[in-house]
Amino acid sequence: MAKSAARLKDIAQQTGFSVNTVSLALRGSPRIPDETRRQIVEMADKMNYLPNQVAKSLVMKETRSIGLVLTDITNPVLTAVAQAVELELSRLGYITLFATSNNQLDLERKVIETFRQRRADGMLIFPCNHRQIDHIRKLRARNYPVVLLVGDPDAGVDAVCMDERAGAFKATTYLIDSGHRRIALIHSGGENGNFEKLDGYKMALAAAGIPFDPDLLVASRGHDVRNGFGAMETLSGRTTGATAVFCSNDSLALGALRFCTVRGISVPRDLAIFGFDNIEFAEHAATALSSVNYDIEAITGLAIERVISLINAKAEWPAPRVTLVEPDLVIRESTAGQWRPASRIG
Amino acid sequence: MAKSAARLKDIAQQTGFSVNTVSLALRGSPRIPDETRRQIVEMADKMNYLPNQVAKSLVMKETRSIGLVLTDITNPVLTAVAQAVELELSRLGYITLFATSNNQLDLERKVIETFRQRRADGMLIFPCNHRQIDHIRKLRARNYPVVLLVGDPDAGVDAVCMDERAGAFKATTYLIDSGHRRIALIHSGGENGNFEKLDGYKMALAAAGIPFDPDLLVASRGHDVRNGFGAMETLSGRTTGATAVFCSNDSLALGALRFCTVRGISVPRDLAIFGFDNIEFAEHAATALSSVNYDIEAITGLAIERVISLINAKAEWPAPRVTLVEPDLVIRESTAGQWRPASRIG
DNA sequence: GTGAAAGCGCTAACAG
DNA sequence: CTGTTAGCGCTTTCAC
Repeated sequence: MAKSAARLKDIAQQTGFSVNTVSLALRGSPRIPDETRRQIVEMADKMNYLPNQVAKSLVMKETRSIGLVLTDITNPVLTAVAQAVELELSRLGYITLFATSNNQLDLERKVIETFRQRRADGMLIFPCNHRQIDHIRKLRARNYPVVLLVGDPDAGVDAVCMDERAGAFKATTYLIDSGHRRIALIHSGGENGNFEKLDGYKMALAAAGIPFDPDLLVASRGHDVRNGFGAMETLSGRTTGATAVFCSNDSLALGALRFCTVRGISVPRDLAIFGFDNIEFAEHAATALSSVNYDIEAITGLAIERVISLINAKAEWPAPRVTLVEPDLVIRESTAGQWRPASRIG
Repeated sequence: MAKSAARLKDIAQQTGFSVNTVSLALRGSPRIPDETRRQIVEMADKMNYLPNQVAKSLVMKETRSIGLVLTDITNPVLTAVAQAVELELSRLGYITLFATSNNQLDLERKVIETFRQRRADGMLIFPCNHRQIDHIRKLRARNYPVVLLVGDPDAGVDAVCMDERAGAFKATTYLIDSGHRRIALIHSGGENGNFEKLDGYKMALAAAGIPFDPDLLVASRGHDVRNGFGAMETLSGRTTGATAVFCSNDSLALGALRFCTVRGISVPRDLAIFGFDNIEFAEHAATALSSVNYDIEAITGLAIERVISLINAKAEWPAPRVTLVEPDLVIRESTAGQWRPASRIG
């Protein structure tokens, strides 16, 4: 720890005032006359005084810190979320505590506990499993301010998130409207109980009277570029007649795109590709990727607003509220044009 | 803040022991007999006791938290660093405090101050300007454990970082050895005084007896894909006869690659492209990108080791030590083969 | 074996 | 206007 930690007491001794007066002066209390304050501030500067937030937190019973629990910060969306959250919270005078659960429920539990020990004033959480959130529900029950960044409307916990079901529905419907009938879905997250995108996909098919074909569904274990490539290999081995593929995130879509490049499949002529999240590289891919836009600013902004309002709520603890932000589609080259039958894949 | 924050005192009252005994029992002191401990632990569980780290930090004079100051977390390398640091620190029982300076010196100063107020036990810092680190040097002078993640050997502050100069030298030399004589450099960071890569590039040219041509240097303001595209536009307007382009990071290289795709310039046939950092998308780009590998695990591992050894150093405060990790090249399609004169660009 | 008392650095209530 | 006192929840002597 640092060497010369000047304390209020030291300033008090040097200036001859009491600790209390020094404290008030430094915090700009109107009760302290200007001349007194001047002396004190001057001495504080000279002694390089920095208030001890730890001591302050102990007495104030607030740390002005908020925990952010991510599943995996290398996911570009989560990275951007982390950035946006940190930026906005620091603007509001909060520090951000980060942790990643690495998609493991027990780790998620552990980091939440760590944050509680450190008395984070509240938490923003991407639960690794959308269905298993009892431990989070319990936090809420103890009046701990917590806001989920994914979640379904009847989770019983506050949440602000993208309406993934609606996004998947929109994207699939767009492909259908473009003339596609055989639309594959490369889906990751199923093993974690995250079925929103799959649901949206099925709903869109149903709405268009297209039967759901399990052969068109590839469940990917991971969600990075490599997995997308692998999923396309799987798919192309199945003779499905797919003319379009909808990927549950952009990294998968980029992997699918790369597969097409390698195999000489022309996108979008032979195969249309639709991504999800609209990460930066989606726009700048070899073939610019159509994607479902994740409005990070909007979502993080609302989530922060909510968690802070919970922190400031005294007695009147409000009922849980789930805010779904409906995403827009971003259409680019990878799905350009109307579909003309000439499938190359499967 | 949470409702029912059970304290040692509460457990003491319920069990009839003193606060002290409870504290010792919960921390597994051998001075407490098993039966006593059993009772206390049981009650603690029942009351859902969670130790208050804030109070503990105040008396222990250590917070078991380490600050990580990044310039910009959306930079994929920094994201990966953040991930690696958080993972390793949590393994060691530390929490990671994040902040981004957004490449602004005054913001950097501010976040460092914030971390000090919060009594972070130490800090890892990517300074936004490699040359202006007086404020950091001052920290060190006050025996504050701080390790830079970039920096030159004579900064007077501990540092663990990639040897960017050596990396740039290697990459440029590789291009020269492949037959290139007109090698452009798309360089970002110059305005922040970060000249290591430029230096390495020049050294390699000099070593091969190739004169440095300022026309081949494009200074990019930003470092994302868009800037790489723009830099290529600039370059192609200059009639330089470049046959290869070395980019100071992979996003720029990806932008350059996209420019080539759009303009029908074949990579590597018409133009070789070399990136820097070896981010995930470099490998999976339309044309897989050659790059200078940033060994994140190694660098963050050593940096953490160093900062923790500084934290644990009592009286014998060691002299600053700078560790340069020499990077390897990763050669992929974008620089494949020997150069055959047929420039298309400029 | 266990408890009482002091103190970490700060804020807040209350005197004067 | 300023100082005194108490206390935040914990650890650490030091008695008993």
